[in-house]
Amino acid sequence: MKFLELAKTFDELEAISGRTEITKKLAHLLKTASWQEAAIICYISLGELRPPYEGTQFNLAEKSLIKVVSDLLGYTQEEIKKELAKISDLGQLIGNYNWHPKEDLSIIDVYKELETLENISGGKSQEEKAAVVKKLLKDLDPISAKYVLRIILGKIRIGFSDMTIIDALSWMQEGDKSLRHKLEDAYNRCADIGYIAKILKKDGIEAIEKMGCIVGIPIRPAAAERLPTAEAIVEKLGDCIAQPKLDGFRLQIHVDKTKSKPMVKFFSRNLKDMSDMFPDLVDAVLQLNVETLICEGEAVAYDPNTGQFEPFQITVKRKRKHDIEEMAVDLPLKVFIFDLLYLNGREYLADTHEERRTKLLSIFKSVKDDKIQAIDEVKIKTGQQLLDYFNSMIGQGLEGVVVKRPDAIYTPGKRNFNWIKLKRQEKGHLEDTLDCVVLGYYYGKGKRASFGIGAFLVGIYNDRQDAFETVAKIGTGLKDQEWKELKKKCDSISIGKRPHNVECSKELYPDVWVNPEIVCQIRADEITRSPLHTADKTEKHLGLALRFPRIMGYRSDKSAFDATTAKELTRLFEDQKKK
DNA sequence: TCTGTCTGCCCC
DNA sequence: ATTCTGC
DNA sequence: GCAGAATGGGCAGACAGA
Repeated sequence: MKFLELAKTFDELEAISGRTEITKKLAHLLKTASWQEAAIICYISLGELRPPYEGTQFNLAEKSLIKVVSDLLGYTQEEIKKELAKISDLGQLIGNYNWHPKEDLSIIDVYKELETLENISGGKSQEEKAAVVKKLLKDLDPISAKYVLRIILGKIRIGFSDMTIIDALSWMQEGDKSLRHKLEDAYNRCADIGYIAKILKKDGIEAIEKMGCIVGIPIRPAAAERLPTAEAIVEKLGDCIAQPKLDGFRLQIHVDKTKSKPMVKFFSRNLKDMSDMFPDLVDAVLQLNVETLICEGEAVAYDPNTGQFEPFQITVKRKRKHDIEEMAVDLPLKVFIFDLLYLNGREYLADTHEERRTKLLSIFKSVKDDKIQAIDEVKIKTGQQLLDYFNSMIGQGLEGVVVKRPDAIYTPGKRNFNWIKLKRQEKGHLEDTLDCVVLGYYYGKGKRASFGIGAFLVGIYNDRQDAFETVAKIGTGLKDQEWKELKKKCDSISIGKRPHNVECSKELYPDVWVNPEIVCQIRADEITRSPLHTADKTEKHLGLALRFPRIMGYRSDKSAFDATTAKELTRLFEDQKKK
């Protein structure tokens, strides 16, 4: 199959909004393809070359590709950037130009070329990569070039993703969605969509039905919903159980002790292989009384002197490729196991939480090493009980609690109310927001590009410096219409350059500066020390920033100088440290 | 060797 | 991570 | 409610260039 045929189909798909219509068209494409081609189509539709746990990394993205595109089209980088501000992305941009393609490349040709691109590394590699991309784009026609660029950027953004591919595979085979559940079950157990497509095309649905969990291949993780209060959660679940929510990273742990050399693998929430990053956990995992095992837990770093859990900013330093052994000494990890998915050749996905919990505890009986332990769990009957438990967890410096339905099975790949998280806000109450001042805005991508705004910069007033200092960028919380309105408002008070009384790192300079006068309510989960933001920044310490910031509304009754002050923000930060 | 910039289906 | 939107 | 697509702070890694 020619790459152009694929690109043309993508172009058609991009224009369709109806899910069923997209699915049918995709099904037709997959039917036409060979099984090798179908697998490749699955991967590149997701902006990947392989399943997530094998990884795809070009180390080349927008900034570098702007150079390639400007070079190719014979414009300056400034001219390209100017046009980029108006339209959605580089792919779209290049697709609007015209040239005569030199080659008529197949899907497999392009795939091989992308693999080549991935494998270039070392000194001068950026130059080499640029040359390879330029040649590839030149050889291709504009429509194909558009999608090749989007693949390298990691997102093709044509309104479908993995679950639509699963649907399309059903349509491809049966002409309806009757195989959806079987295919989804297989995909949830083996997160390699290209492999699913290949097996279905080669061996049929019978082979798909036989697929189960494989130790060493990640299962798509279940996720928790969020509710604002303890009461709402108990109302929703009735009698339930609660576990501490630790602020580290989620690990899916795979163990196979039946091999001559025991295997231990760790996968991230996004199914990345992190197996080499935690050599200090391997021995602890091998103490578990199992032959084969897949379980899930949360890993958190702690201070070896005090035993205190470290904040996420510290824990995340353990996600690294170099100096692993040294960091394991300075920042030891503990991992708290909260679920069991597979044990000694048997799946536990369809067992209830209670049954999985019992089985999980049984494998911890003889484990001495507290580097790995089963997470605590308490029974909850009332909202008050849950609130008390939540408060005691917050008191211990944890992120909150996760509440679970005791009779629920494990639903891989799904976010639902079987699990509900209750998290600490910056002070613990819903009404808790900061009043911040809009300092400027940024152009957006995709749909936001058509609004002319994708995010905005906010700050607070520091009376000691008589200046506005930045505390967050906001990219979520407004409706489409509200984004348009904010842009209009900003344009009416825009100014050509940074006002003298705004302190801002260069990396955060907005595309359009505005006079500091719009006051908005910002909610966040936490205040952190920031290497970039300037709020409360002094020679002695870093500034402050907001974790997970979002806008809740405006404070038109307030002037910019009446907004939250640096002093107040510092106070909130200090209070938060005290619990 | 040091520093700044860009990148990451990154982690959250 | 949070949030919004079309289906 | 699902699936998808917008967007956040901040870390280490990979290079380029001084």
